[in-house]
Amino acid sequence: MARSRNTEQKIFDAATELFLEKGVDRTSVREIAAKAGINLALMNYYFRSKENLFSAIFSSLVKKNSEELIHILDSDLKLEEKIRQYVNVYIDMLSENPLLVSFVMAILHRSRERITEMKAVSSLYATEKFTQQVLEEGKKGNIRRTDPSQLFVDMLSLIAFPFAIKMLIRDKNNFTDKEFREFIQERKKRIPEMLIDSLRLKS
Amino acid sequence: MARSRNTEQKIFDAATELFLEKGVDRTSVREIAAKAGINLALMNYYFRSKENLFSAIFSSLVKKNSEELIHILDSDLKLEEKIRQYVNVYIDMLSENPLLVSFVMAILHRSRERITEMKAVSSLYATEKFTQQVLEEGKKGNIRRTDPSQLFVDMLSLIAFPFAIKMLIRDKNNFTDKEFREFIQERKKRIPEMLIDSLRLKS
DNA sequence: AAATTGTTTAAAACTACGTTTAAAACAAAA
DNA sequence: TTTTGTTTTAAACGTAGTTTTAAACAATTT
Repeated sequence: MARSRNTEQKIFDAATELFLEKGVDRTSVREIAAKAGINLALMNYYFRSKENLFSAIFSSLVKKNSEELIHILDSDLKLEEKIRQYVNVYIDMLSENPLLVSFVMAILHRSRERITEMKAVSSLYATEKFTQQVLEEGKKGNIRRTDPSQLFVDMLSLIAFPFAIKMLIRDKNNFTDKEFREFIQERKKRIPEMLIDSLRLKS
Repeated sequence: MARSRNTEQKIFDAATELFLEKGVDRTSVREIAAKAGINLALMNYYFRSKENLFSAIFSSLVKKNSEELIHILDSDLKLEEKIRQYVNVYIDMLSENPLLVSFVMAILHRSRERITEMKAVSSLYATEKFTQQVLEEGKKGNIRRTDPSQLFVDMLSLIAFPFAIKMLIRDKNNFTDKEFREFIQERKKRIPEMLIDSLRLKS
């Protein structure tokens, strides 16, 4: 008899929501079981431990949310357009799941020393193709010579960080949720402009 | 008889180190007591609870590290020079305590809903003087008209985020600790250039 | 010197959590 | 009907955060 995908999924979904909302360490397995409407022992039947369940969820979240981004970085678009698309898609994705950034960053801190082991994390960073493209356009003189790492870190920072300090921004500007979303939407124009400006050749 | 400041400080220091290193929720009070070389009950004698101790540490850290920054924002420097100084001082500060960003962001997530209550957090954001200055320079036509909030978020993001993803950057570029520090130092030039560029009037 | 006051220790208790186990009940498939 | 996979109930284990109690200790005050 096939094991009920339904139950495993219910645990997975309940845990995902709680982990994002409260953080892994502030979520108890009893809480997950309650939210999933299942028995505590079933947690151990499907996932051997909380840490196991967390790993599965983390990998799944990162994979689900990075595939499209990697695809853009690896595409044949010219650099300017690539940056525009990347920023747009990334911001849309984070807008739909605003807790993702905090979650991932908490994990980066939690697992600081064993990051190399976490394969999923790898896909959060620039691809080889992107790096090469920036170097080549620099050599050709199409853009200013730029360290691809610096450029990519700039881009990531400008996209992701505001979500991590969402509450600070909301609070200080007295933003409603809607106003915060508009603030973020504004950045879809602003960020590519800044980045592309920084790449332009100066007279 | 005055209570021994020494013991209270030992608890405070041990807890600070552990909280930054492992995160609040992964640090036990028994661990803190052990590291401080004191009895478990003394934790309760000086700070009523772990959460209390954490609050004290958080406030102290934020206050200690934000005073100089606020002073710069509130100074009478012209905007360009103000940005340069802010970026420089901030990066130097975070370089000396690279775990600060992760720590503060973990707290921002942990205390998402009760952020308004945390007075310390307030000082992490732009001041009224800075906001006014950006608006006025825009009106005068000295710089492009700019949303001060967006500008400040850009600045914060470019400064702080790289520290939060330090391990990712190190790993992906095969940086040693020294090389990462150089990577960050490079940003002291790069970030003000970008920001000031984005403020320049276009022909 | 004795009493007072503030500090520290040792020991234990309470509740909650992550984990694991045991035994039984249940349901679909062979 | 037996087998196999799923689910429940119940309990146990060690550890954690917290709190309490009682005693010991040290400096100050009387």
